[in-house]
Amino acid sequence: MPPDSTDTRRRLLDAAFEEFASHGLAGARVDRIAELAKANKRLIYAYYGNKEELFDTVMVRSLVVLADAVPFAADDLPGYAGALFDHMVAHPEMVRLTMWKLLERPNVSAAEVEAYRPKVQAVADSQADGRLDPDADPVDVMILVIGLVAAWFTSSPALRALATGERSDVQRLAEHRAALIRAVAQMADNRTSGDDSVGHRLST
Amino acid sequence: MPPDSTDTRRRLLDAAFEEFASHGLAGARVDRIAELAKANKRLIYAYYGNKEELFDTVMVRSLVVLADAVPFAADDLPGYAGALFDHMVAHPEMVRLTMWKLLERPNVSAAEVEAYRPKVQAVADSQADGRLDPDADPVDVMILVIGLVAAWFTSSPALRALATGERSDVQRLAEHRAALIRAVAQMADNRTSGDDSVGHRLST
DNA sequence: GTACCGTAACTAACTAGTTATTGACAGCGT
DNA sequence: ACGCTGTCAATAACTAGTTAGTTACGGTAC
Repeated sequence: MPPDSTDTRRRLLDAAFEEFASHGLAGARVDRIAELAKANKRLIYAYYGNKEELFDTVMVRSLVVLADAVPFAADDLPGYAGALFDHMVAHPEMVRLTMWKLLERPNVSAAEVEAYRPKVQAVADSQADGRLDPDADPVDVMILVIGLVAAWFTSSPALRALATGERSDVQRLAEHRAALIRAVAQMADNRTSGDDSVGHRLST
Repeated sequence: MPPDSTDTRRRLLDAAFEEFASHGLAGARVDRIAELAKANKRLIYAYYGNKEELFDTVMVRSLVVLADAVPFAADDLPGYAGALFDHMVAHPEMVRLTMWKLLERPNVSAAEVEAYRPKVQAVADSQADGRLDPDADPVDVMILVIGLVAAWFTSSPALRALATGERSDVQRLAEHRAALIRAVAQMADNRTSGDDSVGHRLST
């Protein structure tokens, strides 16, 4: 059997994931990645080209893992929101990585667009079938739902620190999760949006 | 009168704001800041100590500007959301700066906590008066509203690229704004949340 | 069996260029 | 004489990427 490099490759990707999630693209150190992976720095360039390409590779893998772990459900956006939130809680590094990418590598890869397309289409179908509020562009629905799910992680620690009462972190998280799911339900359910009785100005 | 350095100080802050918003703390270059400010690099250290303290100073000023520009209104969360969204659209660098801070300097300053406290209290008051859905912790209400407002900016460019139809960027933005405000209204209005008829599981 | 060879996996040490930070010093108003 | 504003040039530490190898190992001719 010829020598096998797959394990070294995986170790490098794992280490890069940690390093990039912690420090971002500019802040990450190639030497630290190699050290953490217990591999030689040269191999990073042999297998992944350079630091940026390594980042892209890590990013793609992270999105694949996410897609496998949290199936999209346009018919049950609250359920989807809950599952996505749980995944984010379990993998906060993934959330950080996504934010780093948004700031440091805001390129639009065709693969990512195609990954979103069926989800947007599913939302559009649900709207057409009357299962979902049809007023908003399906893309906006997606953006807002994901924004709600991510709100906990994108919010200021200073704001989170103001939580009233004395609850454990798990209780706190569970309570936020419930509020989040309620918000998604109210937003998505077309029973609450069909009438225009909501007493707020909707523009300007 | 001794020579006045206030103008140089302001130029340095402005330049630092741009540089930090573009590249973050680790990616920012002190030389570029000095060059953009048309000031000597040494003055950064004379006036602001070092790179990190300069970042903190820029951050504080940015939050003050935001607080002055967008007054909080617990009674009219949809209106507040719209105003906050408009400010973010007008100042996307501020949004980026906030994200950088979250990733690179997630320290909780007492000043920031105190800035949030009256807002949270105002939400709690509105809940007590029955003007707002009292089910959720006021902190969660704040987190979710801000998360909704920021959703446009934190969403993946790949997802935004999928917008249906052919509209100009301003039309696109206005439509998202409307959907956002509708979402905040549905979430905040206690008329829609009092009954538990929403047909979704709310936990696990 | 074994000496040889090609190739894939891996390594140590280096280079060339940046980077934040500082030391030494000059002008100027009081 | 002194404090504030500002300049210039150094420096010590780092960093991405590279050069020039060595080691491990299966196949192959003999």
